[in-house]
Amino acid sequence: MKEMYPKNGRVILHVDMNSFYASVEMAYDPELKGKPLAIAGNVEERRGIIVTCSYEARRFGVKTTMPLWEAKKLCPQLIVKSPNFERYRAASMGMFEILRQYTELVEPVSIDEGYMDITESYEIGSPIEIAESIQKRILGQLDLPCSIGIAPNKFLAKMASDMKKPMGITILRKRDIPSVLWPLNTNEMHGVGKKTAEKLTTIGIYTIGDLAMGNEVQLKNLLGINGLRIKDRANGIDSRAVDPESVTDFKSIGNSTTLPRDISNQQELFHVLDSLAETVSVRLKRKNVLASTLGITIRFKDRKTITRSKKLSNPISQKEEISTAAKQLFIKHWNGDPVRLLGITGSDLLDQEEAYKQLDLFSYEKEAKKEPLLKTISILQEKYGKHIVETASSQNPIDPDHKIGTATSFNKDFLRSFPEKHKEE
DNA sequence: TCTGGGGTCCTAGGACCC
DNA sequence: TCTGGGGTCCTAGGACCC
Repeated sequence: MKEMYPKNGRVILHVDMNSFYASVEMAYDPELKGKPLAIAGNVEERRGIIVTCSYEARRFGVKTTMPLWEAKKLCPQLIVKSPNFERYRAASMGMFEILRQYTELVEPVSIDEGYMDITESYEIGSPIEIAESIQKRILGQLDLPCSIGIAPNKFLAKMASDMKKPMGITILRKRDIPSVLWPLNTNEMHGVGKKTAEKLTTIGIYTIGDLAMGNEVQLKNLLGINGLRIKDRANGIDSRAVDPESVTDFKSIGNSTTLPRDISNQQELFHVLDSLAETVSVRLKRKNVLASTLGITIRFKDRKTITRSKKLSNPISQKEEISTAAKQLFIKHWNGDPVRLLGITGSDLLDQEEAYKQLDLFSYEKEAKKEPLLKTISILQEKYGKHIVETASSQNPIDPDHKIGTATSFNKDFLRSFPEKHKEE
């Protein structure tokens, strides 16, 4: 008998892979199964930390973000591996492919977790049958364990998937909230970290139940709109939709690195910026986007971290452009102190195709009418410099038939992206 | 022996404009 | 005499998550 699924409510799943990187390594090399395994960044360096570890390692007290040396002290036989992101990406794609066989409404939130809206999938089976089927397929086909939460919204599904690990399936209904959620401390809530939990204690809120009944004026004063949002969540209220599109619009792309030692030599630091710029450029190009804002991160010896950014007049993605902009920011803001970490981030990303269309042709036309030609050329150079292959003046026209060409000659791809009517002008 | 690297979202102040 | 209020953009920092 098929159950009909609530006419008035949604059914959301949160699928969360268990100790993902470690599990992928074990699937890849079954010899590792049953052994304490940790994936750590910077394995060769002293600054390595644990990124993920197997349940066997956790039994020794090894935890995520723990410095590597400390983990080894707790568990001398710990097997340590460097992360292999290609491997994890491949496993991740396999997992999401499986999820999409149940519904198109799959929203990846990170490499190892995602939400599904199965409200309309009742013909496939009940929510619990669907969850069991997903879990079995991911284990059977990819040899990877996961936990799944089933609930009427994202927040509850997320909290639920966290309750049984590994290989758990947990249903969290609205009516279970007072007995299951409310006794927990606020910092166990997704979205409430150490700082927020500390602030909450100043107004006498310790548990999720306290928060659910918290005074809204106090919460608003203490935490801004986030105060009201977490109160809603504590009451099981969360109307966010599962949005499969959200993966495609990234807001920023960056690369940072902790240096093997603290460095104060500018040449060396510039060299690091060059290689960061290279990575950022490659990633921007791979996603076909241009950055309109470029930022750098500098972390000093004492871990004090500053960010400095600059909105650019021309969106960029070339390594040289990124490197130049980053070095300018660095020179302008670096006080000479030894540097521990450097990062470059491109943000305000524009789709490469869109970017051209969004260039403000209108303003160019207005300027062109009231400004002398030479001025126009300099405006064009400033605005569209990277797309211009040749420039000329009225004394030295390249292409007298083209009004735009009188001033400049654009590269062909750029011209093609103009709307039809502008081409003819 | 001291704490990675990838992100998102929110806040707040100043500049600037109307 | 002495200066409003709203909106947007830009920048910096902080909290949080995986």
